[in-house]
Amino acid sequence: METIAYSIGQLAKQANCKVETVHYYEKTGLMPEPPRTEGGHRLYVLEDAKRLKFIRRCRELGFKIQQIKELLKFIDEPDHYCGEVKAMALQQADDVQQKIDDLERLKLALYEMVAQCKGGRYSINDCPIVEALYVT
Amino acid sequence: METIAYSIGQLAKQANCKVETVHYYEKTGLMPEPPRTEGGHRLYVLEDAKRLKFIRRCRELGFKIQQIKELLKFIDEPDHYCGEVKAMALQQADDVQQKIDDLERLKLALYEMVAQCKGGRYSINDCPIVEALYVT
DNA sequence: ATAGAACCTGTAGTAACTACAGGATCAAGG
DNA sequence: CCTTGATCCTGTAGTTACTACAGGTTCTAT
Repeated sequence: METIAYSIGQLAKQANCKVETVHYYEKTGLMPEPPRTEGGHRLYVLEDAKRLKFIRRCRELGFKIQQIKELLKFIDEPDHYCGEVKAMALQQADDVQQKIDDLERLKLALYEMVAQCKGGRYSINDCPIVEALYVT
Repeated sequence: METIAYSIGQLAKQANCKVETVHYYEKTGLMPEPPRTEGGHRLYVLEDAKRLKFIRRCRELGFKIQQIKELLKFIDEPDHYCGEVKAMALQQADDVQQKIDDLERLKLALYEMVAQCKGGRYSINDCPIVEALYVT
């Protein structure tokens, strides 16, 4: 039975990213160096498409390249366990929660400033927002 | 009456940033090119300290350098009005809200995956997290 | 006078791509 | 078979907002 080959463009389209991104993932070791055609074009297989999509999904979930490398190591090497993956996902979730908390505080500060401000054609000198930030 | 002069180091310390950051702000036009000593060291005044702190506070609030440039224009030029500042702050608050919403979705996805996962010493092949992400 | 802190300029590195430039190869239609 | 346009190749530079040197000069305090 034959294995179906994909061009880098097809791979990228499937994973919803640019060809250059795949190049980049290859350079940084996330994606393998695939075999080439006579002319030097990269030839991928279905497994590579899976891998690229995995990388992209993880990126969407906010994982950094380094973390994804670790996750891929779990997948590539057989001697790892589910618990390790779970721990990383939990850590990631906590990081996200932290970011949310920070942004909530930020939002509050902004809305408070906005609420203080009458807006309109008052001079900048009387603007409470400027006053709140532009001080000694 | 004499004007008190500050070194770049004193300025940076006041604004809780690095000397190099002030250099960077000068290069990018956020901070002015101040007069120098005979030997070439920068000499700042209180107004500059205010400006630097303003920039840093805005950065903490998530404003981008470009946005801060616009805000500083409001301060530097007299023919602007409070309403413009308010509008930018509101826009910023909305952007923050958007980011929060995105992160909340992200968090949910992560926690859902984690909840599915028994963890522990089960093989990676049965890990629901990997299964959720590493698919065709 | 001198030691050591602080300052100077300029370059390169960070993260995760994106955007070319300039050229080669591939697939489809005539 | 040949051509044309799409796709691909490598390599370099740009993006954001800094940070980290290197190698040298100046300032400040004793």
